[in-house]
Amino acid sequence: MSERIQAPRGTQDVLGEQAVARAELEHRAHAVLDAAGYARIETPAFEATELFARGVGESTDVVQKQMYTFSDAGGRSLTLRPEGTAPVCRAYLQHGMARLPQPVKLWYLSSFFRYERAQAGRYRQFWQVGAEAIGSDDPAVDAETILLLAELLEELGVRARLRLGSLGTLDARNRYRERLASHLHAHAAELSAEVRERIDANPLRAFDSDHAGTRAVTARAPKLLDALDPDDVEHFAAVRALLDDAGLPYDVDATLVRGLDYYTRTVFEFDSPQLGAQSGVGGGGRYDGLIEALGGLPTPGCGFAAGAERILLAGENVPLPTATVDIYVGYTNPDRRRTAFALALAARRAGLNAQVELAGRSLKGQLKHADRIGARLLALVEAEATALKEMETGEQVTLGDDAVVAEALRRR
RNA sequence: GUGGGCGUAGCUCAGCUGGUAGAGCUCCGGGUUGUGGUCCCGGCGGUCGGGGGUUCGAGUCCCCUCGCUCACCCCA
Repeated sequence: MSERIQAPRGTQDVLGEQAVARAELEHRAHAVLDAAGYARIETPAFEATELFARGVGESTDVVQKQMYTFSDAGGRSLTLRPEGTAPVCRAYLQHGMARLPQPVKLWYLSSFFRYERAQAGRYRQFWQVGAEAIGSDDPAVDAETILLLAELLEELGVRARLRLGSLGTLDARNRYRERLASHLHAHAAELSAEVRERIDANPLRAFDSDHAGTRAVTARAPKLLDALDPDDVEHFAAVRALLDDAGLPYDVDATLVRGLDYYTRTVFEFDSPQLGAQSGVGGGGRYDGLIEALGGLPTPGCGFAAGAERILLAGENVPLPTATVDIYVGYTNPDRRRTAFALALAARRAGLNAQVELAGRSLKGQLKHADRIGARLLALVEAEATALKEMETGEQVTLGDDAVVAEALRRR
């Protein structure tokens, strides 16, 4: 048993009901995002390692210890994408999308990879549905991306709480960081080891800690929301006003910190209590410095990403489409197989969902199988003619082989 | 990387204080030489995660190891 090869840790086969649920998720994401004018984009599963090192941030856990990085035969350092925003921004630059009407609105449903221990709702290969609007710093962009994610979650039966914050511009944040760092240094002894080591590299992460001592220190720390520049305050107020108008409730959370370095101004996260330890279903924010960090002209951007597995875990009461089998074609004698096979092909060409006996089953076995898969009609090819049977009622008629498809269509 | 729980047929599991493998479900066949959903019978299917040790004998005890899972860290 142990010699049998299994899917790698943290990965999974998607089949059966799970596959149907995912197809439904993609279907609804399409509907919601197409309606707002977002265009689908697919980027490569791997990118130059440099893209994530520069885009996501050297001090982040994602870059420091969670990347699947390898060298290809040409000696290039490549990395399986751990997130979607940096690749989309790379594509924006590479294809000169600055020349298109701004903002450029893109969405994706793709798999991502992070090397970490799997647990409920967290995997090494996971799927995210995400959207990015690049090229405008208008607060309407922030509000729209938040509302689109809210609508998508609603569509998929996820009840989630929205937390909202603002990190300010890079300048304001940098000034605040120094004040926060000195506060943390002053109480270093009470902090957890991880937070203490990162006081200078990324002090804001202290707000994310569950460590009791750390929480006590951060509770007394200066708040970033109180340190924003007037422009940022105004921007944040405009975003909130649009959300208020739309009737979307939220909690302003001064300590909301996201794990990636590129965020500026608006940040948000949707949490679901149905998820267990990993309560975040999705989130996002504004990243006005990212395009520039990747070598482009200063260009604002804003987007969200939500975990597909977490949505499916937290979602409820979403009706899933059931597969229908209009007709099952069997036969009473193996020498009728060719006729049965041709009949099934003809039925499909006529637009019916048709299946044909593929396993050489006994007659009883075929009836049983047709019943199990939920076939509405059974065509039984006999020596001289074909019997067409309504599975539910048992009603049966005998027809010439070439009349079966027409009769099946009539009864659909 | 750290800690807890768990690893017996494809799936869900039973196997008491060690005696040398079972059930249900699924799948296939049969039950008046050609008609399903219930029922009955039968069949396919297991190196008891792997290795080592103790023992006359281990799925049951000990050690190591691998895997799954939940949680920490962190994140979607």
